[in-house]
Amino acid sequence: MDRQLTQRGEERRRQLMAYATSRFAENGFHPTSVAEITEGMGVGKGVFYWYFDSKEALLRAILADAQLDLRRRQRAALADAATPSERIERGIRASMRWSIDHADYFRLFQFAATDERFSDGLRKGESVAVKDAATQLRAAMDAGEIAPGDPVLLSHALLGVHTHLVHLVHRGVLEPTDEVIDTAVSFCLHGLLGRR
Amino acid sequence: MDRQLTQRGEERRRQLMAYATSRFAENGFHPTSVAEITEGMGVGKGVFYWYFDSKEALLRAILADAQLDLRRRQRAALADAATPSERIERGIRASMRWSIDHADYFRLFQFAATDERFSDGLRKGESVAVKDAATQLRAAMDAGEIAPGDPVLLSHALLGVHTHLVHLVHRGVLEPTDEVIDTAVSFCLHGLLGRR
DNA sequence: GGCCCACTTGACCGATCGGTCAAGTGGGGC
DNA sequence: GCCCCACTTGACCGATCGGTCAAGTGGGCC
Repeated sequence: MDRQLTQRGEERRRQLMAYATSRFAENGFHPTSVAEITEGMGVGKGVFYWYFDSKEALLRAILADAQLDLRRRQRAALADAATPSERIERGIRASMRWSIDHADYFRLFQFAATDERFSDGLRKGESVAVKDAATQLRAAMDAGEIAPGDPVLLSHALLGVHTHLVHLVHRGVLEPTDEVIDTAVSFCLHGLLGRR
Repeated sequence: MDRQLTQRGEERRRQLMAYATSRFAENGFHPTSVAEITEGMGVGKGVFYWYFDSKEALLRAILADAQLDLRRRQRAALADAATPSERIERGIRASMRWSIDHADYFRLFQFAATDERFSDGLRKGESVAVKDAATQLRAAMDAGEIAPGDPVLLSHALLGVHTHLVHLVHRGVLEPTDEVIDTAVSFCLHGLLGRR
């Protein structure tokens, strides 16, 4: 769907994505109908299909946007870090903060990971982030900052800690304080440190 | 739905749950229709509603069964462990092995966690397991085996590593070898060990 | 052999789904 | 002032959904 959009059109497209994001996050993707989205916005159903090929295409667009935003934040966080292990720590902190700040996007990621129709799209973004992290881990190993091991596997371990703790924050089990992030960072860094 | 079931009835019920488990795991819960299940089994639709109140009730029953099985395995693993940290290690290993062996159940857990209609049921089981783990962590802290910290938060960190790595095994990113489990255990134990 | 009831069948129900489309509407450029 | 085309409307489509139910069927117990 490559349409010539006016400024007003772009705005409408953004509105649709924003509203759909909140509905999908709250109700789930499958249980939320296109009619529910358009009626909730007070527009005709045709508006939806003017901007998106399908409900599936809409979610894909939302996920792509979210991934782009997350990646931006991650890259910015690494900008002025000196050592590899400092980069690792900043990466963890930035990712957790972003995920805590963007509960709706986070929930959509979680859902998308369970559905083959969408998970492939996530994989690419995830694997890029993991490769980046693995590069930092390798550098840290070479510098003797952390114990040797499979960098990719360990990157995923970091991701696992990040994902699960953020999930708890959104469930209200944990308060969204820096203490959670600090604990995660400490746990991860010591986990990487290994025996010495 | 509390029906008087004959042996044949119990068997049919088990068949339904087994077949539905594989369909839900492969296609997703919402996209899999009741008709798809009954037709796939070659039985009339009424059979389904003889044994279950609704599609939702079926998934709930499946999840409850799976949780019971997991918990059994976890408890068995802790039986002959001497120290708290040994119990922690065995708990992690048992959970990971079970999750790797039961890909379908694991996928359903992942989905259920994203849907409010089912996640509440999971919470209870999860919180019991986490409380148990936290108790072990507290004991290990008191025994000076690991660094002090919030036991519940740290239990969840362990759970996060477990979940994410198992997920990768099921995605085919990692081989289901002991190396994955060994790395997870090592990462977690050193993460708990902390500075000293 | 006959009866009971656990079990099975599949047509049927109203609701709702994702998606289409012919008929407008209205704002910006000329 | 008019025209073009981006945008909007909402009735409508066929398909499919979860769930119901009256009518059987057949195995086990007396």
